[in-house]
Amino acid sequence: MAAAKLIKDPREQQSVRLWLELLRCAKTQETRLGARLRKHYGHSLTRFDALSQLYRAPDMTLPVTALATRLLASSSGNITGLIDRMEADGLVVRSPNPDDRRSFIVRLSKTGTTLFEKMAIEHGHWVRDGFEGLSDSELKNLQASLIRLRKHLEQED
Amino acid sequence: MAAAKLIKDPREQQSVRLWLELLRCAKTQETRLGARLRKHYGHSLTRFDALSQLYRAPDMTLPVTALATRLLASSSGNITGLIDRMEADGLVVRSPNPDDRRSFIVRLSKTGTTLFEKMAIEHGHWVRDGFEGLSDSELKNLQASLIRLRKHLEQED
DNA sequence: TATAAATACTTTATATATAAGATATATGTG
DNA sequence: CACATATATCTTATATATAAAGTATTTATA
Repeated sequence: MAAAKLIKDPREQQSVRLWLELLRCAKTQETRLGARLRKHYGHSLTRFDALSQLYRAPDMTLPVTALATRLLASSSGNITGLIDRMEADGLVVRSPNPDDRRSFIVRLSKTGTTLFEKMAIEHGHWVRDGFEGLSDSELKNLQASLIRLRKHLEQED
Repeated sequence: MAAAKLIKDPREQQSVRLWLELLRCAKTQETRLGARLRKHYGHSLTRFDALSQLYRAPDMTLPVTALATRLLASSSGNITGLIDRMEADGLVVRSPNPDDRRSFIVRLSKTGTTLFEKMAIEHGHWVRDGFEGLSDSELKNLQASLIRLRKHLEQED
């Protein structure tokens, strides 16, 4: 016999169902994009995320902490190791910050920049394909709801 | 000087913005729920997910492979280790499948069941709180769009 | 200036994710 | 039955996530 429902309140049930749906969408898309990046370029979504944050930063440089807090696809866990490996692959360069001797600055290398530009264009196609089932206006409505959701989530805690 | 936009097509730009928003929402909520589960119960979201999948399964049992494919919060990476640690903590029991000697069946223990029931109720409150900013009808619209999105994503590849 | 507190990064340990391959068993076909 | 192939799980290696503690430096304040 299956277990009885633990949650009685309809609003709460609806919220949980929505959350699971949101999570499923995000995971599916993440897996899909991650697999393609790995297959086509041999790099993880985490690295693509890091390259992306650096690319849009002024002078393509960020202090380690700033990079860590901006990472989306990944979390900032073991940022040191991530940068170590990316540096070993020639994607980024780490140098001391002359203004603050506690701090290190990470810069996108020429190699990293060229690689990211190629990856980003194809990544854009893949993302667009993923949303193909939705109309332009549905995309906008969806985004508007998600923005409100995120703002509420962020103002919590 | 900041880099020029790599993506020109408006639909594609919109898609990428939406995807980043979706990812941000999912990550924020995941981090929030994971931190609370860890703080209140000392278990990860991955474990909660596994307990949840087992709880809703017939007889609260699943073959290892079936459990692995149903995991949402996590992926099936190192499912063996996950089950090992949960078994060591007394949450689940692993026993051979009499119908197939290649197969092992994972069952929620009494301890695991009791724990999950407590966790699930509180988890429901937390999830509901996260969506507090949205109206009932907005919840429904959002879910409808996400279901269509997921179906499109899943039918791809 | 002296010192407490905060900050930036690293280190360590453990948990989890991903991929490749090993082993045992099951299944389908001849 | 013999064999090829598929399946279920485990093992190993590496990448990434999370948490706690350590070191060097900066900042705030007495």
